[in-house]
Amino acid sequence: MPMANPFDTLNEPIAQRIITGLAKVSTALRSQAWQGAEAQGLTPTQGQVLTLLQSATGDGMRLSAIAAGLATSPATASDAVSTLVKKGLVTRERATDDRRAIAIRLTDAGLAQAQQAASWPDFLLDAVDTLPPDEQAIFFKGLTAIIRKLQEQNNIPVSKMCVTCHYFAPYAHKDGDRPHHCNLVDAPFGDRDLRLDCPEHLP
Amino acid sequence: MPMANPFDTLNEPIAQRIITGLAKVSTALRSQAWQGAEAQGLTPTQGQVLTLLQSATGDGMRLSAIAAGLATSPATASDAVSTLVKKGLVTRERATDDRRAIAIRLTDAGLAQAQQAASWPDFLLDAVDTLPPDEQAIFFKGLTAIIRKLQEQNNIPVSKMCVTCHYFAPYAHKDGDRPHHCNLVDAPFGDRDLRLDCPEHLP
DNA sequence: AAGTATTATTTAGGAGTACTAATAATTAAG
DNA sequence: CTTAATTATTAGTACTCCTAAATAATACTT
Repeated sequence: MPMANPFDTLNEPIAQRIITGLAKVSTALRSQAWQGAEAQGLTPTQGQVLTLLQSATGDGMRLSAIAAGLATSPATASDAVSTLVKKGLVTRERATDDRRAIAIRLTDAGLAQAQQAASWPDFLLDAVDTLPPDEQAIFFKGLTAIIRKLQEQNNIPVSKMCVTCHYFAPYAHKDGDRPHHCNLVDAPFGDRDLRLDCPEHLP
Repeated sequence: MPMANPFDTLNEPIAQRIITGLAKVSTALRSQAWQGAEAQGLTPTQGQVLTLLQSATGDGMRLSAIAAGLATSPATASDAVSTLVKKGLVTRERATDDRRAIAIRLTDAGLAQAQQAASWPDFLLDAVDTLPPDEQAIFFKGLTAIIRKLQEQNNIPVSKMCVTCHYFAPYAHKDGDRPHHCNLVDAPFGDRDLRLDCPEHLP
């Protein structure tokens, strides 16, 4: 029997410390978003709206979809869109198919700002790249599992992840490296290839 | 040579997808903080201040320390403290040693609220516990490395981590499981025992 | 010791976030 | 075809967040 580890009793459980760590990263993301935002004459929220609109189709995006993506109330999202319209970065038109709804689209100026805003979190790149590739892969796999669970618990807006996709066949192959299969592109792939935001996603 | 992996070209680099994932977790943390906060008649920022004060000594905490912990400007921190004073959760007194400074302390009511606020992120526990222990350990190790790098880059307030501690002797032992040594408690420990907030920390 | 920095905090001013609740306009359902 | 549900906006309130300027106390310099 191994010697008792004094840290087992001294320390919080590892899950608790992981949460502390994630909260710290979250603080960093928020404060860096402010820095990027102010440089562009925006706010973090406005930047998030623009980023979200980047992945919208030509039909534009509903207000409710934006509110869900931001995890805020529709009222807050509506405010942010109003500000962006005033700034000329976004247009707001009645939707053709449902005339209660609106279609929100990026203008050309908005697209340019959106591309910049999407790179606000890139300050994390250097930090993430301090991890060796195999640890990155495990880290990403863990992150994917956490996000999936959060979606199940309704703590986070649902996103277009492989693991919830119609085309996703988990562990369809014996290959340890690429056990999963995507029936859309008809190819095997591994945990490190999982997507969190696939445009082709079908629930 | 292995067959080309179509996902290598289709997908963003894994570091980029890790960042996307961390941003999603951050969104969840923010929105859950609102839920917890409103239930207590607070805001997320106020809750963060209370949480921070929990770990302060009897001397209380400086405003500048709170601002640093929140990664906001002193003005914002001062606002939040004022609100908390009005709510009777916090006291603000002149510091005895430096009379420019103030000593901010929790009241009894404040301590009770602080304990609740500290558990706002606990909705993540179930999600983190979906990972097997060994993956949690690697995940935590990666998180620690990322946070350390962010502190070096000044993207995040410095915290009392083992890896920056005077008492920390990394890889002092041959034991693969517990290679590090803490000279304060004079005991070997491993990556899974690393702390992000040690009260005994000495830079 | 006096005068000039520097540091710690507060206030003022302004834009924006965030909530709930109430309202208007459509669409869906019985 | 009328009631119910959905989509978005507005009103009202509290607070966040910034910069810049003001106040006060300590530290450094000559």
